[in-house]
Amino acid sequence: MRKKESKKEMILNAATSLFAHKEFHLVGMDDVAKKAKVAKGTLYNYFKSKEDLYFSILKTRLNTLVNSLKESYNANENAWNNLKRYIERIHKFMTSNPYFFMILKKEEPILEKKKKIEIKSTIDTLKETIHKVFIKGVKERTFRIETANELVTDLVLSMTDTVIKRDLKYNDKTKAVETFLGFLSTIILVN
Amino acid sequence: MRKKESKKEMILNAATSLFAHKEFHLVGMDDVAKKAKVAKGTLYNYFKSKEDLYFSILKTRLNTLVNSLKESYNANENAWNNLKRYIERIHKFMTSNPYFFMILKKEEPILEKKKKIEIKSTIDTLKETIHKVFIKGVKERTFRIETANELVTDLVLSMTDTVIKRDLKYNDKTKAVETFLGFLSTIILVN
Amino acid sequence: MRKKESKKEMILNAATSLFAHKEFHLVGMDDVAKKAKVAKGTLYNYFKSKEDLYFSILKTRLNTLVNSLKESYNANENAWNNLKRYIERIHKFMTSNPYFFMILKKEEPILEKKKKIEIKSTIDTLKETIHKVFIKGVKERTFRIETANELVTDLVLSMTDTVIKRDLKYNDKTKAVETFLGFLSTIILVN
Amino acid sequence: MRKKESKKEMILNAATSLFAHKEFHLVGMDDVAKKAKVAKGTLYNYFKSKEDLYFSILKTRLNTLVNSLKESYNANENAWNNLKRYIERIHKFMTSNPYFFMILKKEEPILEKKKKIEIKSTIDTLKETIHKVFIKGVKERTFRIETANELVTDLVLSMTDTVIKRDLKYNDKTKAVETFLGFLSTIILVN
DNA sequence: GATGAATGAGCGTTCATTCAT
DNA sequence: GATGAATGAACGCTCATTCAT
Repeated sequence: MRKKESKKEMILNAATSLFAHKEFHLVGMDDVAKKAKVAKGTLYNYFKSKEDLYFSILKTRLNTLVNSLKESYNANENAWNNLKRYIERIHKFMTSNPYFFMILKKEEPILEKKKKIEIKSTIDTLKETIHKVFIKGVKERTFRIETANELVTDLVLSMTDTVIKRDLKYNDKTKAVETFLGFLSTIILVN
Repeated sequence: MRKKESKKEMILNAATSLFAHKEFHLVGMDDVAKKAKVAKGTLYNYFKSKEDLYFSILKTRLNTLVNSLKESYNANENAWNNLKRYIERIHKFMTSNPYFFMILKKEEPILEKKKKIEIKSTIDTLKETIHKVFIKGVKERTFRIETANELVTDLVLSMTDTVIKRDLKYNDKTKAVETFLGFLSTIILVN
Repeated sequence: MRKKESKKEMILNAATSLFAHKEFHLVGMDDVAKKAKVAKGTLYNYFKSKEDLYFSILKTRLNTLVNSLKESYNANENAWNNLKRYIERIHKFMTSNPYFFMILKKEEPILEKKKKIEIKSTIDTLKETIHKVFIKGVKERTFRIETANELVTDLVLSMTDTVIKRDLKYNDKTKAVETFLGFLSTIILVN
Repeated sequence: MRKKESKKEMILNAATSLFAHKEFHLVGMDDVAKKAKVAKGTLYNYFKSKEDLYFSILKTRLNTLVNSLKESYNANENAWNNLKRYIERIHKFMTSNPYFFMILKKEEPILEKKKKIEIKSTIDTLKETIHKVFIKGVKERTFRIETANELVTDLVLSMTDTVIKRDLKYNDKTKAVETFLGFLSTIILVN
């Protein structure tokens, strides 16, 4: 049944792969239509603007990530192992979507306010999911007490992002994340 | 005498403020000319392209930052105080140039290769400057030994960036940086 | 049914008439669009650049001319009558396309090398077509033997061009060509 | 005394050499100023526009040519030798000014009407000068009677032009003009 | 007279969006 | 729903001309 992909899915898949490798402004609707094997006008039957298309992808991808994290949670494991798995998944996600986190830091009017709020709420869920593991770790007395702070969640996300960018720059796909996890453990875990 | 700003400075100031708030593609040369109170053609007397203008700003601003850090260095102080002052200055710089660090993470060909290399070398100087303080701290035996690692320099920069973005989002100009410095001290300093 | 001209034809007709009266640099794409009653963007759906538009016209028109000559050839007639008819057609063509022969003499890089080669090959066909009549005339022993020379073909073309320019200058549409044909007969035919 | 060239002469010399190798639209006033080692504004002290500069050169150069022809005239020689020398000089002139004759055929509004009339009068002098040699040749009974016609003068000029263009195209600086003179003698001279 | 920084109308081209079929 | 030809505002950039010094 996977054969019969809906037009909408074809567009989303095409656009996702394009936006993943190029900036918003460098992806043309022509490119999307071509890659999706669909007429340009068809794009506008499903998405009311380029921005809307972009936004939908962002939302979809982030939800996928959040679900992937939630799904990987294991109550019987210790917090550090959970966190490690989270970071690995986030790392993998960021590697194939290097532009998605960038947009979130912007004050740019690329996205309408209403849409931004939707995205923001998904991000909040993402952060809460991570945050809970920190809480769990502190309760376990394996994480430092200062880490049960939203700021730390943000910092972990941005550090992960930095690690990805280094990976991409140096074509060093594996070492940095391990080094990072090592460093992270000295930061987070009680000695 | 500050009244008599050179045309080039007027353009740089106008463009800096525009690029600081909007992406490269969303800033038009018309906007720059208008803001600089200069004819469009004049822009091209000083900068050979939009990219060149952007690049010049990036370079100038980064040099300013690097010089500011170097100038604030005090050999008689301990490493942590030096680092704190660095971070404060970087924080201040990032606050008024929120987009400048973003571009550096992109793989996008907005900048020509040669220009990118120039920028990269300035960034490298910036990182070395910070890195030296970590070395100093490790020598002093006040910084953890693991911190004498380039990755840590990168992480500190990106964490600082994240803190700025939070500040901007929550209009909470002072607390985050203090909290951050507190957290940073638990990460970096030997207990 | 001539009412329903295709967009491409509308553009070609508009551009032809503009390029026929003004130099390449003095014809704007705005002018073409306006005259063709088409949006400027539409021009670029059919021609990838101004140069391409210009080139297409040149090619099309020259092919029309060459076909017109070939079609007018009559193996049963003597060479001089064939040549006269050729010159009349060339004359007519040049009258309505006074700028097209000018471009061919330029060394200017208005046209890309590859495109120039295409045009040149059409011109070569044109010259060969004329040249053959000279060969035929020499075989018939009605043309002087020296005329079976490529240079003469060129000279005849340029003389025809000169005649057109005089016609246009003096608004004397018929006499010059007749006088010219008379003179040409004394040049070409054996006495 | 040749050392102290006037500013005006410097400009004229620079512009002449530039217009000789490139089309009107492809020569910039910047280029002229640079080549003349003069500030751009200075150009406008001597010539009220780019067109005026171009026009002045055209006039000057044509006068030089006409004077050169007149000066080379020798009443004691036969017409054919005079004509040959004329053509050699015209050929040489055209070779170093390949664009100057092109402009004369145009209906282009590059030149104002008044200016065009001035140029035209110089051209008329040029043609008369040549025409007189044809008259002389006919009187001598060495030239065909039909050649004492203004059209023939025009044709000779355009043929010469064609020969230059071939020379330039094939880098065959000497043969074409000799072949041409040979052919011309069969056209013009009584058998 | 000489300068060259400043000008701004105009250029060729792009591309998100529309709409008749 | 699906199409893709048509649109036109907007873009980065050029260059003949002006004018304060």
